[in-house]
This record gives sequence, C-alpha cells and structure tokens, in this order.
Amino acid sequence: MEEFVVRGQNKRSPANDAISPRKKIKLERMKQEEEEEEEDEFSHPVPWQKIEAEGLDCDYALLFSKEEADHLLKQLEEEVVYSTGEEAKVQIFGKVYDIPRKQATHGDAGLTYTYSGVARLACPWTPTLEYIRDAVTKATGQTFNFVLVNRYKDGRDHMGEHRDDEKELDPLCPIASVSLGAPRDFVFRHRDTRGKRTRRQIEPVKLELAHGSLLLMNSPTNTFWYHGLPVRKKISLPRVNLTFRRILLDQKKRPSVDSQQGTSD
DNA sequence: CATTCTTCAAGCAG
DNA sequence: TCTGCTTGAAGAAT
Repeated sequence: MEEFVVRGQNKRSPANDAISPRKKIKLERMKQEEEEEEEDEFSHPVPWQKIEAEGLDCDYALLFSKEEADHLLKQLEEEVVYSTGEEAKVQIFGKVYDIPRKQATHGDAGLTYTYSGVARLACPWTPTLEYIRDAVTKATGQTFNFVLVNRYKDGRDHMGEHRDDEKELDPLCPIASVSLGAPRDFVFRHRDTRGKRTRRQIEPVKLELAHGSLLLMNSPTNTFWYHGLPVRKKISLPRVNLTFRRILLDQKKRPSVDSQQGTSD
C-alpha cells in the first residue's frame, strides 16, 4: 500500500478517520526524540500527524491555541485588504464569474502570483502575517517569501480542485497552509481518479482543517494529488486560510532535475 | 502529427 | 436539500 515513506520515521498508529467513515487515513504521531529544533520559544514541540498515501505526504498539527488563533483571526480581519473588481473574477469559456471567495497576496517586494493567467504583485507583509509566517518557520524549519490569503465568508464560498504546481514555486519546499476560523473539510484526490475515464482506484483523502491548524503539503503531493475546499452549506462562519510558499527568485526555468509537467501560465 | 492534458466554477444527478 | 461528479474550449504538452 504505502510504498512512499518520504520521511525517515516509520511508526504507524492505527488507521484513523477524519470525517468520513469509509475513508481511512493513516496517521502517524511523530516522536519527539531527535528534537534539536525545539530550543527556541516553542517549549512544547508541535505534535505532528503524518498523512500519507501513494504519492501524498502531508503533516498536520495544531499550531495555535484557540485563544491565540482567535486573536490572529481578529487581527487579520482588520489588516488584510482583499482583491476586488477584475482581480476578483475568473474567466471560463469566455464567461466571467466571480471567484467564490476573496483573495489577497502578500510577500517580499517584487514577487508576483499568477492566477488564471494574470500575474499580481505581492503586497507588503503585515505585522500579523509576519508573525504567523515566523511561527510556521519555527515549527517547520522552512522559510517562505510569499503568502496567498483566501477568505471564505461562509460554507458557500469554496475552491475547486487544483494543484499548486506552478513553475515559479520551489518544488522541494512544502506549502504551509494555516487555517483560522470555521473548520472546513479539505479533500485530496489523485489525478488518476479524476474525470470520466478513471484509470485507477485510489480513495480520496479527506481532512477537516481546524481553527489554528497547520497543514504541510510536502513534495511530491502537488504533483499527483489535486485538492479542493468543497461547499458546506451548513457552515455560516468565515474561514481565513494562509498558504505560505517559496517562490523562486530567478523566474527562469531551473535547468536541473525534474521533467515533470508544469502547469500553464 | 495526433492524442492527451490543462484551466475552473457551473450544472446536474442521486 | 445537499453533496460530489461531470461538463465544456482551446492552447500546451508529449
């Protein structure tokens, strides 16, 4: 089954289930030994859960207490200014639709984010975004130069299945997804199981992303698995999601390594 | 050169 | 009703 053990540790807890009784998700509690990284301000190491499937490798943890997450969400609701007008629309089949959520992009000076073929300049970091970014770095050892903020005002707001596979992303850097506000279901689906002609039988992997949680999507997850945030009409409260990324500084194609397909621009 | 893959929210079926 | 799978065009990739 799971032939992909990307990380070094191999202990497995019994199968667990996040939201669906028929879905089994392998969870692994990473031991707190070999913690040379815990010295700083994180007096208690983050208890990670490993989520694995064929070609999928994620780590999930509660990064912030409820009190701190409440505070961070409140701050973000005051600080973040979301795109409006043309930037809040998407064109499909020549028809223009409103994006069913709100988006903002922040990052180091000069970085751009491409959505639906349009590049947008990153706004400067805000104090709260910097604070969360640094907390993620302390918990993961990874550094990030960009964050995409998605705000889902209620359960009608959503995001369709996609991969974060852009060429300008550092392919070896995980994408770190911080969730604040209403818990929402999150679904991974293997690319070989999508569409009319399904080639393989691979079960989707479903999670619930909690208030204050951090989900790390490690390589090669975004090569093989789509992810989406489905509509959940019973949810009436907002959720704000931050996906921290590392964008390559030289926009040129990397000469070495992979020959995996990239996405369009 | 032909076939497959890609984008995304809307539409629709169960 | 709500949820989740399929639809649909056309350029890019292989």
